[in-house]
Amino acid sequence: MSSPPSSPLGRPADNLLYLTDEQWRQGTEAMFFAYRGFTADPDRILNKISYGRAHHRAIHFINVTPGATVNNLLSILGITKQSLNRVLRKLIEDGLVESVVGKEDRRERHLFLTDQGRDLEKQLSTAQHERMRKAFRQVGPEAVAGFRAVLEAMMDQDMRFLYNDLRNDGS
Amino acid sequence: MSSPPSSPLGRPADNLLYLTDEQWRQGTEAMFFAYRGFTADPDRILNKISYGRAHHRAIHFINVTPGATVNNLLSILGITKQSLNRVLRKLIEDGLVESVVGKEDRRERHLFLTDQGRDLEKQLSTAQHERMRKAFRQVGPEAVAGFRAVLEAMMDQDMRFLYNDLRNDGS
DNA sequence: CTTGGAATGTCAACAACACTGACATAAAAT
DNA sequence: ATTTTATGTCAGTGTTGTTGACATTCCAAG
Repeated sequence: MSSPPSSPLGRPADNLLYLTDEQWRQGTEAMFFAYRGFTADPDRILNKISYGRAHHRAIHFINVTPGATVNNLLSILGITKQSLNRVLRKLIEDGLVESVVGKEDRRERHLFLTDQGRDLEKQLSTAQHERMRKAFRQVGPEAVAGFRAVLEAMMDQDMRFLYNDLRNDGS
Repeated sequence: MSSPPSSPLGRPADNLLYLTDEQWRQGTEAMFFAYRGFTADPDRILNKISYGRAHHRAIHFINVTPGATVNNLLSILGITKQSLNRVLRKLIEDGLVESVVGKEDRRERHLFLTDQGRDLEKQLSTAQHERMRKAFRQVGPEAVAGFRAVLEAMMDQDMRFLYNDLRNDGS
């Protein structure tokens, strides 16, 4: 093992100055394999009902920011309106999402989950959270804090702002 | 839900028993936004040369396990041989990857990066690692350890085995 | 030696999900 | 009155995944 100077006296912080190629690779591959696991459970459910990850993402963010406009959602998802529209149209057709014309600005459409939509959201998030719950319990809260800190630091700045907005005012 | 008992005396480990919906959501969204950031930099390079993420992944794993067979690569990537073959054919055509008939078992093809392939790999990994390097330095080594622990715990078991194999014997 | 099966490659068709470009409509803003 | 914004839609394209079918090569077991 080519572990960097982890002498009894070496302060841990020093190690970051000596990160090896091997350690970058570990991080990279951990992200790759973990993301696969992360999406695997909801994907199985989605597959059965002929939906994809794009539907899941739309449902998720409509759920956490009810009343968001199409433009809001576009910023969050980082895709084109044509891509989103395809997904959104189907969700509305299928009665999972409701599109409400804005009161103040009637060009806007405010998006909400229907009861049926909330049902599916619950199913999907339960499946996804179960894996995370196990992982979190297994590693303990300090590790979880580190996990979140690293992920947050890896986001693009715009996304970090969005992420924090979602956290604070929830809309 | 009022915040869980985070009294001065509350041991952190307790909090895992009281994780709120809000906290699952944070983890989920952190993964989503961070993964986007994680792939953004290499994606920009790949775009210029008309390659995609699939090419990147193939190049990455051929680089870290030189001489791996097609079947080895399939297990790691978790896709069908038809999908991999399309990507692999192009990489071989373009002179980034070399396919060598097995000495012992001549049905097998052992895959290697050419010098040109290694050049591109270096470019891509440098771009990707730069973001990770900044994030790691920003949050400190304890957080990084937590990050890796959570990701590892979130993998499917098969992937965790593969991941550890890549770490130990490198093949 | 023959036969079965494994490792690989290839062809065709298809689906999900992203993209660009172009155009239409309604309504707010100037 | 004109421009801009928010949204929707049509058409075409590209990457990456999928199935299914079939060919080749070659190891290994009967």
